[in-house]
Amino acid sequence: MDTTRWLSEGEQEIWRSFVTAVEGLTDYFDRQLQRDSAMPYTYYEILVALSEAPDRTLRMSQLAGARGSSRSRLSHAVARLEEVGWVHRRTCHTDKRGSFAVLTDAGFAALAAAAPGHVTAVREKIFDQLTPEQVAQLGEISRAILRGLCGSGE
Amino acid sequence: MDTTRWLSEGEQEIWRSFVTAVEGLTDYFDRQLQRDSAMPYTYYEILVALSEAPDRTLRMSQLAGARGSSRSRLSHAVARLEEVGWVHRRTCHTDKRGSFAVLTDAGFAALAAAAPGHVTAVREKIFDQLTPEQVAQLGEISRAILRGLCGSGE
DNA sequence: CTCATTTGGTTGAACTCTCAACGATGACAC
DNA sequence: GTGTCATCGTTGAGAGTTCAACCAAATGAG
Repeated sequence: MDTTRWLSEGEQEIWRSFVTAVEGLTDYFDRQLQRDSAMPYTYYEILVALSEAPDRTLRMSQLAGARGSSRSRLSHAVARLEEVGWVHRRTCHTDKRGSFAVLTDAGFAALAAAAPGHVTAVREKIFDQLTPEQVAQLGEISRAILRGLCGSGE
Repeated sequence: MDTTRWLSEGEQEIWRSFVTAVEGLTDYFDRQLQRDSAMPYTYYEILVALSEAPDRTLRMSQLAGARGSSRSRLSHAVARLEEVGWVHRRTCHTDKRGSFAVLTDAGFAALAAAAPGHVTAVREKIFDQLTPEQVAQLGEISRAILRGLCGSGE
């Protein structure tokens, strides 16, 4: 028997709007960064996380955990960022399994160059489109969803 | 000179919450579908679009356009779906450049099998987490963002 | 009719992500 | 110390996306 709680017409429409908006936004931001700064959004996030860390340095696991990224993904990404010279690895001496990712000066410069364009895109496509009340609502909604995600699955 | 309109503390926090929530949601839905129904979310969307079309048939370009997907992506995706037997191509006789994508019975069955799990995930992770007012707000916010995306870039 | 342009769709290479398997180190019990 | 187990991170293969290049059919101008 079917116990699925299907979506109502109205819920479906809201859901479709939400999905389309999110896909449009991520596409837009990803293309903007790739075009203007030759980096995908996920790499931008890694650089940001490192830039905010003490000594611009983080353990791989902290970097992965902080961004909800898998270890594997991060390992590949850092390998790539190391090739480009934006990050380099340093081994951890207190725990020889671990390694650190360190943001290089070139990496910091690349991030500084990319930030204005990205922030402008975010402001134009999100904050400029919403009333102050809607911005606050979006914050509340996001936090509520995050609570739901942390709780059970994921 | 720097004319970038940077984000305030509060805006940054809202923005980070939103990004984290969206990444968490898409990860969750994608994994759920992949695990339980062996298809990524984007393929699910293609099957849904076809299932709602007359004769379960759409031109490739309509399918791409309707879902904001690139022609190339769709072409690869349909090739994959054809391998699995969920979709097949039919050439268009009035315009010999074009081709149709048709949802097969197997494809419809796969979609029917996948839908309950996906809808349940959506309900649990979104609608169950929000008050009715927040759901309505999310709809308004999504529509506002969509207007902003269609207008200028993208 | 002919040639240039546009449109519909495909292809291949490069890139990123995921998953499962692995090597290596640390932690802990006995 | 030794064996077991958990943790840190890497690796390789498979899959999906993107971009640029491409072919073929339609369109439109002269």
